[in-house]
Amino acid sequence: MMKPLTSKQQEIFDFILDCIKNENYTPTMREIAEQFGFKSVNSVNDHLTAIERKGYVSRRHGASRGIVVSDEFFDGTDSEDEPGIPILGKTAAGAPITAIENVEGRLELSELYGEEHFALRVEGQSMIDAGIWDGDYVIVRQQPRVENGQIAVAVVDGEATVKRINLKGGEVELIPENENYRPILVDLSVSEFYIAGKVVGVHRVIRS
Amino acid sequence: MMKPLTSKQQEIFDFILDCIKNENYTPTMREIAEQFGFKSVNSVNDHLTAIERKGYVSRRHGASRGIVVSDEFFDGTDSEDEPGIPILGKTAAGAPITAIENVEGRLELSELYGEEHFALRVEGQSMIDAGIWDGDYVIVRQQPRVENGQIAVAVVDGEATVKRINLKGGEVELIPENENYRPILVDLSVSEFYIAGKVVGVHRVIRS
DNA sequence: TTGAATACTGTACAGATTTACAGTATAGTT
DNA sequence: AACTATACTGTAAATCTGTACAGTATTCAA
Repeated sequence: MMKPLTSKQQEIFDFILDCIKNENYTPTMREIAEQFGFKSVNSVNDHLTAIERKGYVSRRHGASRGIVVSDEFFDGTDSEDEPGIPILGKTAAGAPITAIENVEGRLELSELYGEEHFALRVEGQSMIDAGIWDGDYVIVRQQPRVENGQIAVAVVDGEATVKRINLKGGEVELIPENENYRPILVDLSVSEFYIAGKVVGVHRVIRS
Repeated sequence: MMKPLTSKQQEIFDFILDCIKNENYTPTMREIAEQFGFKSVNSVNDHLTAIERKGYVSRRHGASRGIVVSDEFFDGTDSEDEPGIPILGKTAAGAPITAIENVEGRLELSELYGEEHFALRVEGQSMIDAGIWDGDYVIVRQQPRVENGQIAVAVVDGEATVKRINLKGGEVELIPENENYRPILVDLSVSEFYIAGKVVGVHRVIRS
C-alpha cells in the first residue's frame, strides 16, 4: 500500500492530474505556485519532494515540466488498463476459478485482430458444418486473395457471402459446408467477383 | 480541407505526436533539433511556424514545451476512438464492402460483455454439436445458478467442464452435445460441485 | 524536548527555452 | 525576374524553469 498524501499534497497532485487531463500538459512549479497563491516556488518544490517520496510522481531531472505521474494514476486517460476480458486457465484442484493466478491472458477483438479486420453477420445455414452458424459474426481480414479451400467472404455482383473458395481457371467454386447445399459456380467473365477477405474468426453470442 | 504538410514538416509533426503518445510530454524545440540533427533551433522554429500556419498545432507563447497539437490529430491517445472492430452490414449493390456508410456498429468483447465475464478455452469434442469446438474460447458470465438445459461451466471436484446442465434432486446431469459421448451424473452428496457461470458466447480463431 | 514531517517565504543562479533577427540557398510560381 | 515558401546556420537577448540554500512556524510522535 502507498503512503497517503496530506490534504494539501493531494490538492496539488490533483491539480497536476487535472492539468494533464484537461490542458494536456504538465504544469511548471511556478504555474502550480500561482494556482495555489504560493509566493515561493520552493513551497511547490517541498510538496513535490514529499509527493515524489511517497511514490505518486517522479521527476525528470532538469527538464522543464518534468513531473511524471506514476502509471497507476492514469485511469483510462493514458496508460489504458489491460484490455479485454480475462482468459482463465486450468484451475488447481479446489482453487476458485476466478483466482487471479489462473489468468492466462486477455481476450479482446481489437487486440487479437488488427486494423485491417472487420466483422460480418452471417445469414443462413450454409456453413454450419464449418462451425459458422446463422447469426454468428465472422471476423474477416481484408485481403484480395485466399488459398483454395480457405473460408472467405466473397462478393458476387455486390452480394456478400461466406463460403469456402475454390478458384480454377475462369471459374470460382463457392463451396458451402452443409450437406443440404450445393456448391455455387461463378463465371468470372459473366459476374463481377472479388474476395473481400479471409475469415479468421467466428464469434457467437448465445442468448437464452 | 487542411493544407498538406511537406515531408519534412510531416516528419517533425509525427515526432511531436510520437513524443506525446509514447513519452507523454511535448518536446522542446531543442529536443526536436537534436532529434533531427539541426544545428540551430531556429530550423525547428521555422518548421513549427509553417506547421502552425497550416493549422496542425498552436503554441502557448513563452511557455516551455508549449506546442499544442490540434484536437483532430489525437487518434486514440486522448479522445478515444470508437472501440472494437467495425461490423459491416449489407452492401448496397456494387458498393465497396468497406464503405463507412455500411458500418452497423462495432464488435468488442469488453463492450459486449461486462466486468463479470471471463473466457475459458475449451478442450475436447464433447460440445461440438452445440457449435463449441475444441480450442474455442467460451465467454462465461459468472453466476451461481443456471436454468436446466442451459450451457454452463461446471466445476466438479476442482475440474472445470463446459456442459449442458440438468439439475434434478440431489444429482446434476452434465449433458454433452456429441452423440459419441454419454451424460455424466454427479452426486451432490459425494462430489464438490458448483456452477462457475453461464456460457453466453463462443469465440473461435481460425488458423490456416 | 528533541526530532521529523509539514507548510510555507525569500533569494539566487545556472541552464533550459522561446523568440527574434540576420543571413544563405534552393525550388517553384507568377 | 521578382516573389514566396521551404529549409537550413548562427547569434543573442529575454524570460522561463528547476534546483539549491537559508530561514520561520506548527504539529505530531518518540
